[in-house]
Order: sequence, then structure tokens, then C-alpha cells
Amino acid sequence: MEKLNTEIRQKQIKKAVLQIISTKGLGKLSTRNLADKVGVTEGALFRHFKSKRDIMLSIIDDVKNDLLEQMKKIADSNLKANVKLLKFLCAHVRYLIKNKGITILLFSEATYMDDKEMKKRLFDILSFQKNYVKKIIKEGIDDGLWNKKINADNVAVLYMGIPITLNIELILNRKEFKQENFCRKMFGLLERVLK
Amino acid sequence: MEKLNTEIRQKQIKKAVLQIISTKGLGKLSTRNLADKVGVTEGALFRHFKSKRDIMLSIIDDVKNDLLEQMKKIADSNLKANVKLLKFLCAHVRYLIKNKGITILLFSEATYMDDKEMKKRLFDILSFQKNYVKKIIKEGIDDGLWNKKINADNVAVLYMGIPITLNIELILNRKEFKQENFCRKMFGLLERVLK
DNA sequence: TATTTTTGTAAGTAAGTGATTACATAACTA
DNA sequence: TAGTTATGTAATCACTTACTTACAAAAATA
Repeated sequence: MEKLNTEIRQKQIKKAVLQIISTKGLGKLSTRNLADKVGVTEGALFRHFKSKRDIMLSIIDDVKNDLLEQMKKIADSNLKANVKLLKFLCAHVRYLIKNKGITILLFSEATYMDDKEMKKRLFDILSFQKNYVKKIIKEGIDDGLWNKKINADNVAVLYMGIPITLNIELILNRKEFKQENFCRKMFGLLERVLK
Repeated sequence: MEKLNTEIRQKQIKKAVLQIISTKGLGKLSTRNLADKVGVTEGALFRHFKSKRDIMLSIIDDVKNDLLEQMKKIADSNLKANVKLLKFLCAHVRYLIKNKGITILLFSEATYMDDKEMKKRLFDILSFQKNYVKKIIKEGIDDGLWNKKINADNVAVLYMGIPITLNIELILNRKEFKQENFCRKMFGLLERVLK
């Protein structure tokens, strides 16, 4: 029996979690199945995480770090606001497709468990995203690119609907989703709102 | 022990399901808790539904009948397309708030169980909604109310983001959601897209 | 009113849950 | 190389799950 350090095992465990929930569903994510997937016994799992809930919280933190870091870079870049918003949306969409709607699966878990802390962390992620969008829109308005009368907050709400709807579609109807130019099309509509 | 007919019991059971999942979360929706809530034993539950899954499927059908019927009436009415779309969106939003995000909770259940049939029925509900919106938008275009060049399908996708985002917010952050004029604000943005 | 049908209960079932225990051994350190 | 620590296992914990069974009694029907 090979022995690996906690850091490596934690990564393996979290990877296995994502594999299970995206292939067999959250309902099959038992510590039993998870241990089998990793190739260890259940006891080993609890050597590296203090609880199953802790594993899930750690995954939420990973999403926060990965996705929000990408977004921050784009939002803080020196591009023009319209280019920035398009790039932002496309990066957002790409992440969701690549990760098979992971955020919404985490949402389902939080809802299922009625876990306040998990819900709070997920809400935080959404809030961060929305604020980045708001910032970009305000920049565009200040630069005279977009209409001064539009309310950045409301448009940010409208924006958020795009990735969230995509998420839902990816889960409910994984196969039929046609992604060609999805982000460009949606960006086109957002621009009509902003102009 | 009072004995009620299946029809009445089924309604009681489904009502109890909604109470449990909107107060204690899906994870607490066991047949044990459900029977307690209804005030019968577990055995009685299985007299009126053949399985727990059957109860959930029946609730999905109720949502389909209730919500989609309201929507059909509005979509088929003789109002002008802009009035119609506003009314449609506000009715949609009102239903979700009143039912505390029931649709997304059903989504979580379907995801959790990885239940194909449940997913399909939920996707159907979304598709119906989207098609009603598409129909209204096309009417508005034909009447010269809105721009001929806009793609009704894409706008319908954008529309769907509004109730879905609302749903998510209702679950993640029930208290802080401020609903005053929410549907009017969002309608204002949709009109900018359409004009 | 006598009989059948429907609706209820109490007590189970087998299977699964997250987590813990006592113990073993690989890997690191002095 | 000897001793310590980190990482593993196998077995089991107490508890929950959806669902079933054998039986009782209320309600509907004749």
C-alpha cells in the first residue's frame, strides 16, 4: 500500500469528487464510493479531511480561486470596456463548459444539505462576479462608450442570468447544448442594452 | 384514525413536501419526516404514492400545470406584445417568489438523484416558458413594435436568465432579496434589447 | 345490516450513511 | 540503522434510508 502525503491525497480526493458528481450524480457521492474511486479505504479519506463537508467546502474554495482569479485579471486589465466585457463573458462561459456546471452542482449540494456556510460561500462567488461586471460597465460609461443613463447594477443582474442559465442547461440537457458563438451572441444583446 | 381518500391525501402529502424542503431543506425530506408532517405513518404514504420519486414527479407536474397555464393565458391574450411581455415576466417572478424557488429545488433534487426523467420534465417546463417568450417577441416584431433584426431565440435565452437568477438568489440569500419593481426594471432592459 | 374495499398502523426489512476504532507499515528523521 | 511520525487498512459503530409486511378498522357498497 502506497503512502502519499496529505497535499497530494487531498487533490486526488477532490478530483474524484468531481468525477463522481459529474458522472453518477451527487446522490452517489458517499464516502464509500469516493474511497473506491481514489483507490483507498474510507479511513484514509478522514486522515486527509476531517469530514465530507470539509471536502466540499475545499472544492468551493478552489472554484473561488480558479475562476475569480481569471476574472480579476480580465477586469483589471487595460483593455477597452467593451472588449473587456466580451472577454470576461467568454472566459466565464468557457470555465462553466469545461467544468460541466460544477458551480451549480455545488449549489445543489448546499441546497440539499441546507448548509448555511456553503450557501454563503457560493453567494460570495456570485457577488464577486457581479461586482466585476458592474465595474466594467461603469468604466464603459465613464469612457463615453455606453449610455450614462443605464443602471450598471441592473445590467449586472441581467448578465448573471447568462452563465447561470448556461449552467442549468448543461445539467438538464448536457448533450444538446450548442456552444458556437454563444458568448458572442449574448454579448451582442448586452451591448444593445448598454448603448 | 381518520381515513381520507387518496386524492385528498396526495394533496396533503405534496403540500407537506413543499413545506419541508422550503424550511428544512431537501436533505431532510425523508419518508419518515414526511409521514410525521402529514400526521400518518410511513406505510400510509406508500398507499397513496408508489414511491418517493413518484411524489416528486407529481409535484413537477403540478408546477407544469399551474405555472404554464398562467403563462399560456397571458401569451394567448390580445394585449400588445410589450404589455404582454411585461405581464408575463411579472407573473413569472411573482410565482417564483410565492413558491420560494420551488422549481430550482426540484432541479436540485433531480440533480442529486441524477434522475433522467425528472431532468427531462424540468427541461420541458423551461422549454415551454422559452417558447412562449419567443412567440411574444415575434409578435412584437411583426407588429413593428420591435427591431426586425433581433433574434427572438437569443432574447428568449436572455429572458430565461432573469427568473433563473432570481431563483438562485432566493435560495442562497432568501432575506436580502429586494423585489420592488424587479420585474419592471428587468423588463426595461429587455426593451432596450428589442428596440 | 352484512360484506367488501379502502385506508390506516406497528413493526419490521436490507441496504446505505458518515465517521471511528485498533492496529500495521511505509517514509522520514536523528 | 533505530525510532518516530504520517499514512494506510479492516472491521465496526450507531443511525438513517426507502420501502414492505401482517393485520386492523373505517368507509363504501350490496
